[in-house]
Amino acid sequence: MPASPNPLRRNEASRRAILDAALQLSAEHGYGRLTIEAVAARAGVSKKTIYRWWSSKGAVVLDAIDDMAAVADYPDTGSLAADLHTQLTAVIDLLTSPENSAVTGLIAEALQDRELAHDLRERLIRPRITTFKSRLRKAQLEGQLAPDADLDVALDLIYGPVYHRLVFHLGMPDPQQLETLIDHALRAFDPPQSTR
Amino acid sequence: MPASPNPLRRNEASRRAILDAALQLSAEHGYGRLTIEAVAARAGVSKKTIYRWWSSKGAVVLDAIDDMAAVADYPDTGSLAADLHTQLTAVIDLLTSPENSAVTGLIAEALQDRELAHDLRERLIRPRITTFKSRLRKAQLEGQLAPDADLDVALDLIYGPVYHRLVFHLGMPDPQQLETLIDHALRAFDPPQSTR
Amino acid sequence: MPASPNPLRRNEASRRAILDAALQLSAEHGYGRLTIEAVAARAGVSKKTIYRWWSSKGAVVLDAIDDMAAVADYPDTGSLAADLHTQLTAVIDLLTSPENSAVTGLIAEALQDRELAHDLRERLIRPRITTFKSRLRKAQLEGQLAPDADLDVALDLIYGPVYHRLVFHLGMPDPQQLETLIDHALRAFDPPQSTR
Amino acid sequence: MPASPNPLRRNEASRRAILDAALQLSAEHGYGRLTIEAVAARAGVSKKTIYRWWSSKGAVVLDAIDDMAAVADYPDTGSLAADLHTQLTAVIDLLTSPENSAVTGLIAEALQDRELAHDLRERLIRPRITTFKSRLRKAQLEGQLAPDADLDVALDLIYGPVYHRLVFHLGMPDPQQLETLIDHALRAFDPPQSTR
DNA sequence: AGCTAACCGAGACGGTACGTCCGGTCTTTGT
DNA sequence: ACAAAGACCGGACGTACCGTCTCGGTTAGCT
Repeated sequence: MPASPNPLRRNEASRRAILDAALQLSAEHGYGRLTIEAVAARAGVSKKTIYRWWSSKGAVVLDAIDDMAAVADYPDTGSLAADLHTQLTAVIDLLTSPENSAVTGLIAEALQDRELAHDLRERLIRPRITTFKSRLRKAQLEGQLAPDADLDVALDLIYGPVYHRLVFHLGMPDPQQLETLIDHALRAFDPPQSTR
Repeated sequence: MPASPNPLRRNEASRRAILDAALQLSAEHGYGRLTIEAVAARAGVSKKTIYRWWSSKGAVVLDAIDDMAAVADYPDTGSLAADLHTQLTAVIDLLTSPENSAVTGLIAEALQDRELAHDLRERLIRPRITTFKSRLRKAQLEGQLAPDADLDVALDLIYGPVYHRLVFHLGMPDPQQLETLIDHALRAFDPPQSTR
Repeated sequence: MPASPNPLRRNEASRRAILDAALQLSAEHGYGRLTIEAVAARAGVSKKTIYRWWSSKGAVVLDAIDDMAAVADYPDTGSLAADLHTQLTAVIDLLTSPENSAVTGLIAEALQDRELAHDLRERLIRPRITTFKSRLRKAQLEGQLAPDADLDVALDLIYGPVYHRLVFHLGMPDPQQLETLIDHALRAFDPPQSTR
Repeated sequence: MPASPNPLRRNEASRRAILDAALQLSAEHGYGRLTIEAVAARAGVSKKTIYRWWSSKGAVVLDAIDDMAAVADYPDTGSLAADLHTQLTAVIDLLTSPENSAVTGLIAEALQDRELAHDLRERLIRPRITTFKSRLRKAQLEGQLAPDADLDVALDLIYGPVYHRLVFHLGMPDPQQLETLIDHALRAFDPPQSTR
């Protein structure tokens, strides 16, 4: 998220050192205790250099995460439920492991910073929503999901629970509970049986 | 979340002034810009007095919100879907209105602070989950929900979407979308029609 | 040169530590390399505490010097010329010794800072001019100086040379030269002999 | 004060632009607020170019002043006292006018920088001392000054007062006071009348 | 006339210190 | 006796300049 200076003259070594330092320090002491000061020191870089290219510590961490975590293809073993289970497990691990406090830290910060929120959504989340929907569309073609299922609703029902639990610290579902959740979420797209 | 001093000798007027100031300032400048310093000044209170009774700005704001928002009974008009719609709309308003930035601020802070997270869950959230489940149980008795429906799953499916959208700034559902969501969530508890 | 806070509540230990640190550091590294940052560190004091009571590093050093160097009586052995020699030698030592770089540093800074210049004049210089003039007045009573001699002119002629040499780094007079200078300066007040 | 690069290939336009910018900015904002950064920007020149040819901001300003103020002949109307008055008035104007803050700034900086002090003395001051002494020697030949008068002492007595007053901000002499000062200074070289 | 070394503009960089803000603790003072 | 008022240490903030360092692009003077 560069601001104004000439990106062509940017020092790639400094950029890498900054992003690496940000992730390391976040893992070591937690996102909350991360400071620009410490990142600069660890990276052997002037604070000015950080402020030249990023507008806040959140922006640095977002870049660092984005840089690290290339968008992976959605798992596809043929079984939609199994693939959702696999992928949700990965997400839960990411949100839960202490060394990835950067991710929840970023989520927390974005809740209070519109600009950061925008970048978080567009750069990290949107692409992953896209691959998720592609996987669902394939499932529709294969008859594992109703052809008229609203994929946005599916997104809400399948991923919503994880973030609801995250936000209120209700504990993440164990594999068994996760299977139950997925099962219910998918059943929501079965044709209605009766009026309610 | 008092710490140690004798609560009997506590000055109620100061307590009220502090909680009021915290909410006012949060509404005026946003939770992120809220400082203990400013609360003390606005409340006409020494910083010491704040630190005597609370451990962090999050704790103050939690108290303030708790104090303000008594646990309301879950709406009950007889129609489960309609009541869910009503209550979810209230939640969305709360999470969305700028003057209630204290709530999302608290959520954000709790993501990074285990102790605050614990208090947030136990004091604000748990009681509301309880009333929600009571309402569902009544619906089961009335036949609006399968008697064997797992109420924890219902909680996840019904409230999850809101927080998923909050966390990634995906936009809150409009009333129409909300109705669709509730409809799908409830359908997840219909008896299965076929093997999947 | 306090700004606004309540001087009654001032911490004397901090004040002393700051002034001592300023003089020490000035002697060690030179006034030019003196920083508020280093003074705070050496004094074990928050930078805020320094800025609370002083407006600039010059103001701190002025206080430190003022605190250290009480106004001494002008030497008085009965011989005006000898006493001037004694006192001028002391001034030259002060302006010359490396460990007193604080004094010339202050002079330099005052050349660029009107407020500091004002304080330097009123607090350090003016009182010493007063004692100097008193000594001259005594010499007048004793017949060592013409009774109608203009004491401001005498001040200029006697002290001027030192500062002229200081400012342009022309080298301070050795004791012999100093005697010659004083002799000439005093002779300027002899009654005129002839028209010029 | 060139350092090492080949002076033959030097860009005269850049040199002029830098010196002009230095004087302009010094006049506009004061020597103290002058920065190499700003000079480079105003002159449309790279900072590197400045550092290539000068060692400090003081060196730049010294060059600028030297460039501007060619050494003028000492005034010579036949009356020594009148000529001294004329020339001292010019010096006082130079040291007093706000737009010439560069001069006092340079003096201030030289008080803290031996190398700059050396250059200031040798390039600006020494030549002017030389012309001053020449004027005095002529006065000696004409019988306006004792033939055995020590010209260094005369320099001290005549110019000293101005710098004493500059350094301690005692106010410059008005024309009347200046005449008195010169009169006394010259009288110091009259033959002694009596033992003192 | 062409080559090449240098100077040049631009400006990113590692640093140092700035002056400010706020967190939490401790002290003084008035009521 | 209690708090209010607020001074205090500490530490991070974001900024300003420092002086150094590439970059390409002129430009000058020697082949």
